[in-house]
Order: sequence, then C-alpha cells, then structure tokens
Amino acid sequence: MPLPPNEPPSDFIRDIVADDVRSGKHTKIHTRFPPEPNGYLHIGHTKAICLNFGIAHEFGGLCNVRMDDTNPAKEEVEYVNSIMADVHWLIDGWADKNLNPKAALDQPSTIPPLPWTGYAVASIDHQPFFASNYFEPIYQYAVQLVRSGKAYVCDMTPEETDEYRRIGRESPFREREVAENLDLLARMKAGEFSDGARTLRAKIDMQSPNMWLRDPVLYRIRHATHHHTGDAWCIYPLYDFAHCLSDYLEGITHSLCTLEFEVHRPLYDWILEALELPDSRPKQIEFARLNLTYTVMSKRKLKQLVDEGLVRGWDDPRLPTISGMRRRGVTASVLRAFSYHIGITKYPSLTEVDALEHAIRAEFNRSALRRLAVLRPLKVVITNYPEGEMEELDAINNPEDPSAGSRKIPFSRELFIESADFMETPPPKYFRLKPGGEVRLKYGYIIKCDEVVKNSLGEVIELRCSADLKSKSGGPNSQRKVKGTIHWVSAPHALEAEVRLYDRLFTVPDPDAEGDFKAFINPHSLEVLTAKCEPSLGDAKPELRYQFERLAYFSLDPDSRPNEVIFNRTITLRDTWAKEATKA
RNA sequence: UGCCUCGUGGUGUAAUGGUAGCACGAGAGAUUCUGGAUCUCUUUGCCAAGGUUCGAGUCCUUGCGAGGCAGCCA
Repeated sequence: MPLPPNEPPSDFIRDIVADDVRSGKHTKIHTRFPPEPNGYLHIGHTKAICLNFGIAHEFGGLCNVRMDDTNPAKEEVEYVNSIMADVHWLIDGWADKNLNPKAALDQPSTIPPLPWTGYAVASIDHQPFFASNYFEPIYQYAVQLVRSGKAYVCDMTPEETDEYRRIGRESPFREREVAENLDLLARMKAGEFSDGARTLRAKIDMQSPNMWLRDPVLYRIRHATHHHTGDAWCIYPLYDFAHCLSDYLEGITHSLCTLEFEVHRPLYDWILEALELPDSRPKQIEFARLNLTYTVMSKRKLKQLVDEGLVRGWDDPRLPTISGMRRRGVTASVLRAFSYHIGITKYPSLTEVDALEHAIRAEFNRSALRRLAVLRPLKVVITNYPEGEMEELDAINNPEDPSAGSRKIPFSRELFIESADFMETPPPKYFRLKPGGEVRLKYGYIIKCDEVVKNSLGEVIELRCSADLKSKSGGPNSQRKVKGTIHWVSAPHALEAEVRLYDRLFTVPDPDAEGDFKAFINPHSLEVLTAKCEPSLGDAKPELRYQFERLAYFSLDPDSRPNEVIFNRTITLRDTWAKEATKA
C-alpha cells in the first residue's frame, strides 16, 4: 500500500477550506472534533479525527476536542477519559501540535494513564473543551433571542409539540409577550418547573418544508446531575442550539459533521444569523460516516454487545472501537493510513474490511519482527540427530528491514511443527511434509518423513524424520531445493504462550441491514490456544509487533505477566493456499 | 408522504468542460529458505433519457435508484 502520504489528501472539504484561505476569508483555520461522551470511540471516529486534525495540520491551524455534553442523562466521565486517551493515542506524533492548548484553561486534568499502554495523558495541555462550559453564555444568547422576539417559552407537552410540528400548526404560546417569556425562561432556569413542563423554542416557520425550522426546541428542563457541571443547571440546551454557538465561541471556521446533520444546517445558520454575532461565523460541512463490512458501528449496538457480555468489554479486540483495535495490536499509524485511503465524500458507502486489513499487513510487513511459533503442535523426532545435543541457528529478524538484525534460535532432536504442515494423504500441490516427503525446516535442515506414529485412535501423534545434515542453511548443501519450507520450535526449549485468535465478529457483511444483528455474531470469533514459541518471545515488548512466520501478526496482550505471555492475533498473513485448498 | 443529499468497475475513490486514472479485491504468471513479501500482466465502470456545447462523468431538465431527517438524543 502506498505509504502514508507525503502529499496531503484531497477532497471536497479540503477544497472548500483551501478556497476560504485563498480568498482571505480566513487567515487561521480552526476545526473541532466534538464527540458526545456517551460511549467509546470507534474507527468511524478515527475518520472524523483524522479529517479535523488533518486539516488543522495541513493548513497550520488548530483543532479542539470538545465534549458535546448537553444531555446529562447519557454522559459519563468514564467516557470523557476514554475519548481523550484514544484521541491522544491516535494523533500523537502526527497532529498533536494542532490540538488546541487553550483548553488547559478549563480545569486541571483528571485523566488517568492508559493501563494497557502505560501512555499517560495527564498533561494540562491536553484538556478537552466542554460544551457544558458554555452553558452560561449559551443561556445569555437564549435570553437575547427572547428579547428580540425570536424565541418563546412553550407550555405544550412533548406529544403536542411533536403533533403540532408534524401538521405545521403554531403553538398557542407562540405570541407570548417578551416580558412573560423572559420571566418564564428565568423561572425555568431557577428550577420552578418540572421536567418537560416547558421548553424554549425558536420562532421560525411552522410551515417550513424543513422540519427543523418548525419552531425547534432550544432548551428543555432536566433536573439531573451533569457529569461536568453537577447540579448547576436544570435546563439544558439541545444540540442544535449548543453546537453552533460552541463552534462560534471557540472561533471554529469549519464545522465538519456527518450527513444526518445536513437538514439541520439551515437551523445552524439561522441561530447564528438571528443573534447577529459580530465575529466571523463557522460553516457547517457534512460528509459521509464510515461503514465497514462484518462489523457494527453504532454506539448503541456496541454498547449492547458490551452490556450483554457478548464481548469482554469496550476494548475487546473484536470490536471496531479504537481501544479494541489498539488492544488487538493495530497501530495508530495504520488507522491514519486507512483513514487517508478511504477518502471523504457525501456518498454513504460501505467500505470492505479488506481495506483495513490491507493497511495493517502493509505496515506490519515492513515493521514486524519475525519469530517462529507453532500454534497446533505436532511432535517431530530427528532420528539421526544426536540426543542431548543443541545448536543455535541464525535467524533473520525482518527480511524487509536489514537493520533489524538477526537472532539465534535453538535446534535439537525433538521439535514441534504445525500439525497442518503434515498430511498423510495430501491433495495435489501440497508441498509441505508427507510420508516419504522432504521439507526444509526454516533456518535449519531439510528433513524427510520416514515414519508416522499414531495412537490407538489412529491419530497422528509423532513423526520420525531424518535430516540431511549437510543441508543446513548456509552449509555446503544448503542450495538443494525442496518445495516447502516450514516453521518449527525446539521442543525442550519451547516457551508456552496463550494465543488469542480473533476473527470477524459477524458472519455477514452488513449486519446492520439484517433484522437482528446479534443473530449473525460469529460463534468462532475467538479461539484460545496454547502455542509453542521460540524462547526469544519471552522478552516480547508491548510496543512491538511480531510476525509468527507463515501464520499471522501478533502483539502482547496487557493481560500478560512476566512468566505468563499472552499474544493477540491482530491479523493473519494472506493465505493463498487456503484458497487453493478450498477449491479442491 | 414532505424536505435535504448522493449516484464513476465487486469495493473505496480521482477527474474542477478536453485521452475515465489510482487503491483494495479477484484472476494469471515470475520469483522466493515465510504458499508471506516483491514484480509483471489481466479483468470489470461514468444510473437512464433528453438538452446546452466543437466537445459532457462534469452544466441544465426529467425520470429511476439509494441514504438521511421528521426526539424536549447527538
């Protein structure tokens, strides 16, 4: 895959931004990433993060992370912390210079380090902004709208409000006097009324073909404790009112959001216009959210999987959450490269997960250290190799990167090979080990299978082989060709490790399109094995990626302990033999 | 139903009125001490019909299809 781009990406949004710079409309570009802290970030958010921080980065501007926290019922501090950890992890070393440091003024950091990476995000420079920090100015703007006759307090029930908007009928409270509206709004704020008893509504146009212009609700009453403002407020602005004003207050120039907010844009513009704000106003631009095959992306569904125990938590490596993918071993640079390659459009597409998998393999092929490990061991005895003898063979750490050097791996009379690398009656074109057949042990000798040992059930439990002792890699006869080369581990030296093999969480490409997405959960999405590994894997580092040769890429799981190594399989190697075997 | 938006190979995208490219996937071959990687090559596309123009994927009209919105969620 194309390496991460030297040249910046190009898309319709960047075109607009570039035009605004060229025309002199803006001298400083300012974007924002505004998650609601009601769940963990997922790979769809990485698209938005890379877009917003990417633009700030390319145009020498800033990007604010802002918690869009106007609904106290759904939001929690845990989510604020996870979001910030994920954002930092994703942009660190790439666009972290564009993270707006002014947010430090908000309050001291309470964000804990990430246990699974040791990565701390406690710097005071790394505070998020909060929409809830603007509750006071937003309220003042509401008062201003009331004063100018552009908003009113409405006493209708939620059901009535819905019905009236649907049929385009005006509220009986629409023509309330300014003074009364002011009084009522103040009393709403003071807590005199119960939840839902009254709302503040914009006075726009009940006949508008755009529903969001039919006197939308600006404030609702909620006697609830807010994760950030506590009990300071009992009225909360809705998204439409809070978002455009938060953008304005932060000096955002380009407010990028997903397609479903398209119909809200006239309201976004109406509010800023109605307030006759003095400074330049932000522009909302919509783009299509990311959809990926074989997974689900909605926070609601992810939360359901977590809450119902169908996965092990928000950071389960099978989930498309940022924390899940990180735990699985996917790196931030892979996610950024992927975001770059999927592009930005207004077409609601469904991206094949192959594109993500390709991005992972492309990076890991370049960077991962090669190691030998056997997932499903079959014992092999080299009958002509002396008992008790051991030698160390040279093994290359990464053929794609000579600077990665080499290491020694022990060889002895008793080995393990992958059980799939032996077949008693193989199909055509199978060039691994078979009775009477030869194969090379990677970095070692060419061996020949002389005898197959079975148990009482007729299962193969051991192979007795003879080695061509002159055929050792680098030795006199090392040029001799055999069709197959397989990986192996010396039995007495093998390190046992738990390996967690992950597969797609769903069995269908578009679980969202089916009725009940949970009916399509892949029952084999997790398989746990005990692998036999070369000894050097005892020193595996959490920040490194490993290719178990001929198998897959792995990384250390945070559950690992000094003498208890656990590996997560991030992604298998491409396997064209599997395809071939399926054909037969 | 109303309103908004979007339709380029199987998938994701490029083109800014001037030769429809790229990537992923798929297929074939070469090479290989990883059936990986690498290198060749191949395949498949402008939703449809009109119009404007010397020239239309691009502009206009109509039709068709898809997605979004119609919470006191964001």
